Amino acid sequence: MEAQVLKSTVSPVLRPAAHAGTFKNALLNALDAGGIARLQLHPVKFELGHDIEYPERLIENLYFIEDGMASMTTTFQDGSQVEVGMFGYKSVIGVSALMGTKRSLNRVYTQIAGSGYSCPVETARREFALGGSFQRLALGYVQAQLVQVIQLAGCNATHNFEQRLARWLLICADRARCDTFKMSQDFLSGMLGSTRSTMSITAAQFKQENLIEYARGTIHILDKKGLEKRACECYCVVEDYLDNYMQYDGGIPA
Amino acid sequence: MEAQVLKSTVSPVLRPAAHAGTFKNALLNALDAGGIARLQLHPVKFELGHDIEYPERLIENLYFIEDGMASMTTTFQDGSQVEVGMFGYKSVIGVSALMGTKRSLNRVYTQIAGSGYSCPVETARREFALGGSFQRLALGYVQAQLVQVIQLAGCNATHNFEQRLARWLLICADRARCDTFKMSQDFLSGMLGSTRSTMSITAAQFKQENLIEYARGTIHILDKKGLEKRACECYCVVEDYLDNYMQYDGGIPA
DNA sequence: ACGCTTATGTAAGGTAGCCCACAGTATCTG
DNA sequence: CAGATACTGTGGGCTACCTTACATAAGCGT
Repeated sequence: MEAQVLKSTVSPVLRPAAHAGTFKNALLNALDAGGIARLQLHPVKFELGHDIEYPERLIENLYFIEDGMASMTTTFQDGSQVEVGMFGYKSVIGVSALMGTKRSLNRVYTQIAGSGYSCPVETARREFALGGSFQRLALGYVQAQLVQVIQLAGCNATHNFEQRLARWLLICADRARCDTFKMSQDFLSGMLGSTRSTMSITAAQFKQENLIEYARGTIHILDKKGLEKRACECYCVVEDYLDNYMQYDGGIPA
Repeated sequence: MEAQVLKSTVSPVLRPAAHAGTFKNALLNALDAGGIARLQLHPVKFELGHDIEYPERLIENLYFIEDGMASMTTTFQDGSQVEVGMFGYKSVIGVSALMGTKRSLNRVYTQIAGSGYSCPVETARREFALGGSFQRLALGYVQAQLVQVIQLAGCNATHNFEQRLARWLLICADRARCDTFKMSQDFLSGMLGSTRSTMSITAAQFKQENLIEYARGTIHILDKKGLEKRACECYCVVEDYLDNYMQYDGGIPA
């Protein structure tokens, strides 16, 4: 079965390749077989740089990432963009459509190419309305997204560039289950709301301490433990929540 | 009918004073009479400084503010707190309990004393499960909260202290429908992730331009239009969304 | 009235990070 | 292979902001 490439306009209805319990996406994996069947999942590829959501554009599908990573950004009036969220195999993109929003407010686009599944918004709405495990999982993920952005808002107000860069690298590696990614310093500094010259200096420090290595648009993480020491606590807070929120019947540990 | 003071432990079941369509709280006001009746609303007073939610503590009630303002903060390991959200008469506090979370992750506490209604979590969960207008309103508000925090995360990464202070003052005035509030410079600078000395200088500038006046822990806004010019766009983005999200069947304008 | 606490003004010194500019080099393109 | 483009290093000047410290004054309790 061919995976649908996101950029194509044709979208024949295909059955998902995997069955309940065999998905790489954590949410799909936690869903029962009936829910999987009803969602009409559809394999997709996420190509580097592709816009999954775009401001003002209708949200037509939910996306479940299996491999790769996507960023959500806010665009300011002067055109600058700052990252406000990261999606990976523990995420579902487009849940705001389930909260009554029709058009996206932020840009979401592929940072690390990969693949996953799509699901038509209307199908997802119907499944959500059933009030079963899909609703529970979707709401749990919304809460997880909220926790992440809240922590990020505090982090951006408080922590310095070095801490935030280390945090970003670690979260990116976790989301994409991958220690190497194509990403120029220029680009990444912008995501963090900073500048290339600041980035260059900090990256050089990390490189000199063998925490990372990089060359012409490719970053490779060498020492996660070392980076954790340089990162702010926000990394642990976010990752701990994401790792655990599904294990406790949708709540955090008692 | 006596309003229940939040700090009391006794909470006799009382009927709300107002009926559907007569509430000052925007969400309650949008709810149908049946929903209002089923929610078992209970008048409460919010006393200055009172903790409405606290990290790790069970969320027992949802709160609908009618007057006053509450802040949500993140607490870092070093004990410092930064504001990550503001609640007022267009808000409901505790929706994360509807998303499957049992215990609060952040502190939410009264910044400007006021009053409102409480609703037991289990009652709210039952009403939510009905899938009617309460569910629609609650989900819409979750989305609104997400929009706000997302904007804040970007704002904190990009905009300078002066812009953010002006934004904060304007949003506070909107949330509380009130241009005067008790709040020391020291305290407010901390909320914004900055320091008192920075705050003192910026506040003096605003004062000199007759945008605000203040004395010993009381701030008074004199010129909103003037402050808007000093604030970043984040103020408008957030307020526009809050003002409009309920008018379009839960979605943003088509 | 007296001291205590709290709120604010102010100032010096230090630093992180911004802006700008230029240089070197790797990759890509025709 | 020549030129164009993209990625990174580096340096200088500048500013916002932090840290610390001290001074003043208003409110508060006794």
